[in-house]
Amino acid sequence: MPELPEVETTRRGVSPYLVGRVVEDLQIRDRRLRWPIDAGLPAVLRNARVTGVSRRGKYLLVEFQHGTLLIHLGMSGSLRVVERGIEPQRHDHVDILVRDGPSLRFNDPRRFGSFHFTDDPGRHPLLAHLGPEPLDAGFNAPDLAARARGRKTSIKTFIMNAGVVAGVGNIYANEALFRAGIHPARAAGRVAPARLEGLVESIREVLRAAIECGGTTLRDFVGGDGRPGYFRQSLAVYERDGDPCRQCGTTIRRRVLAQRATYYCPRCQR
DNA sequence: CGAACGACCTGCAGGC
DNA sequence: TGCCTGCAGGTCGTTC
Repeated sequence: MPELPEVETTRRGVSPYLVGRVVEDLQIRDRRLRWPIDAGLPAVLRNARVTGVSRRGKYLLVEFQHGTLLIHLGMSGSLRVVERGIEPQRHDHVDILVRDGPSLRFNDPRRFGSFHFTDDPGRHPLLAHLGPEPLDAGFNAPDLAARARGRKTSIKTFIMNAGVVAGVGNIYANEALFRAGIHPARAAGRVAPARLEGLVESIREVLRAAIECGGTTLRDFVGGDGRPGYFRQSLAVYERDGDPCRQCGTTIRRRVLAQRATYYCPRCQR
């Protein structure tokens, strides 16, 4: 469900309920996520004050003075603000109980999400090898070109590789390639430098626009405030196979690349 | 090193 | 109505 814009929307939604507050307890109803939640985690967080909430790629970082809680939402996870005493529903696996305030509730039907605590997030194995943040200056065409050189993998698979750039998932990879006019199956090493420049800009644009809309709600995504995202209506190609391209009218196609659904306009994208 | 692919898990839509 | 198949926003680990 969540790519960078959805995680960022979640971050913005939950921040006001966490920053400066004290975690009273962590209630774990089901620890069987992608990796089992460490049984010692509640004790580590109890009575700790949140100093900030940030994001790295698709990871949410809840910062404390003694370390950082890394939360990943996987494919179907969400973190929402709920008043104390609201009965947990199906798949509500974790509650972060906050002193004198509403709780944060983690729901994840597919259980691909994760919770980790680390005192050195920069060196944590899940974060250490992430590529640059797409909205930061560290993400740029020259570096991207250097990494793409000689790579035979498709440009789409390439930009979905978190080690290349962090946080670009299936929806926004498709959308950015459409904006950049690049065929998703083109070998990464065969995209001209000038077009990589355009791709960097397209990725930035599409992510920024999606964040402004509060993310994309496909099935059930809602931000921390419980509101859906409205970027869906702006999607140019994602899940639009069979429909006319908004730019040229050609029928949008779907194919599979690296086991992921891929959508493109065969005329606008080369 | 890169590339391909299976694995993890649940819910839902669509076909019969 | 029920059963079966395929598909879904991610990404790690294994194998070649």
